[in-house]
Amino acid sequence: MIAKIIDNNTIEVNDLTQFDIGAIMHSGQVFRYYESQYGYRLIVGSNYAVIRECKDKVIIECRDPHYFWNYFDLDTDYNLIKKDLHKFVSLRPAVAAGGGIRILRSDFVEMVISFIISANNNIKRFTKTLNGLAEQYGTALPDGLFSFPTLAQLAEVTEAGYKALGCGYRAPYLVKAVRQLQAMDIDGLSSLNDDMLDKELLSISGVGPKVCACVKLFSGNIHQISTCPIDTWLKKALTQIAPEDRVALLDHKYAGITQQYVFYYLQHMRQGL
DNA sequence: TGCCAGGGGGCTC
DNA sequence: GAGCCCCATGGC
Repeated sequence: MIAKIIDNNTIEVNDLTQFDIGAIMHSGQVFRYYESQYGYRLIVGSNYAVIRECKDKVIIECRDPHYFWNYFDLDTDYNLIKKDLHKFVSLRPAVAAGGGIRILRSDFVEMVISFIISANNNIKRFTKTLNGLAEQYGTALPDGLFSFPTLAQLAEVTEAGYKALGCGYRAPYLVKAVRQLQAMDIDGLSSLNDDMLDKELLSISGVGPKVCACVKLFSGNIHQISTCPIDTWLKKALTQIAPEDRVALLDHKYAGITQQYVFYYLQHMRQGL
C-alpha cells in the first residue's frame, strides 16, 4: 500500500521509495506551489493542499483527499515501472536518484495555458506570470492563495492583460487559445485516438509539438505516460548518460517517466551530487 | 526557407 | 560585469 486516506482531510503516504515530494515538486510538471520550512502549499485548479514530510511518511492535508489521491496517481505502483526500466543499465543511476517522482494528473486547461506561457521561457519568469494570472483573475482561496483561473475567468483576460503579466509576444496566442478551448469538447479528448488527439491539441494557438507532449503527459484526463516531451536539453541529456539506449528509451511505453528521472538526475549531478 | 518577437538565466571571457 | 546564446511557437 503506497498510501491511505485516514480521514476527510488527510492522505498519509507510507511508501517513500516511490513518493519523493521534493523531487515531484521540482520535476517541471507543477509550478504553483510555495515551499517553506513547514512543507509545501500546492494549488491545482481550485484545489489546495498542504504537504508535510514527517519522518518516514508524507502527510497531505486538503479538503478533498480523493482529488489529490488521483492527482498524485496513488493507484499506480511506480516500483513496478522502475523494475521494468531496470533492463536499461545506463538508466539505473537516474532511476535510483529520481525514483520518487510520479507523473501527476493535473488539470487540462491549466496545463495548456501554463505550457504555452512556458514556451521559450525560464521557470522563474513564467511561474511569476502564472501566479500573477491567478491573483488577478482567479478566485481567492484560504491562506492568501488564488485558484488558477477557470476558462470563463480566462476569457476576460485581454492581450494587454497578458502582456502586463510578462507574457510578451505569447499574449495574442493566449487570447486565441482560450477561445479555442471554450469551443473544444474537452471531456471528449480522452476517447480520441492518438492522431486525432494530436491534431486537436496542435490546432490550439501557441501549441506546438513540445507543448502538446507536455499536455498529453501531465493532464489527468489524458495521462499518456508513453509520451516524452523532447527538447534540445533532453536530447543532450540522453546522449550524455544513455547514448546506446537513447532510441529505445524515447520509444518506450514509459518514455514520459524516464524523461522525468533523467531530468531530475542531471539537475542533481549539476549541483554536485 | 530563415528570421523575428519579451526577457531572464547561464555561460564565457 | 559585459556580451553572448538559448528557449518553442507562429507569422511573415
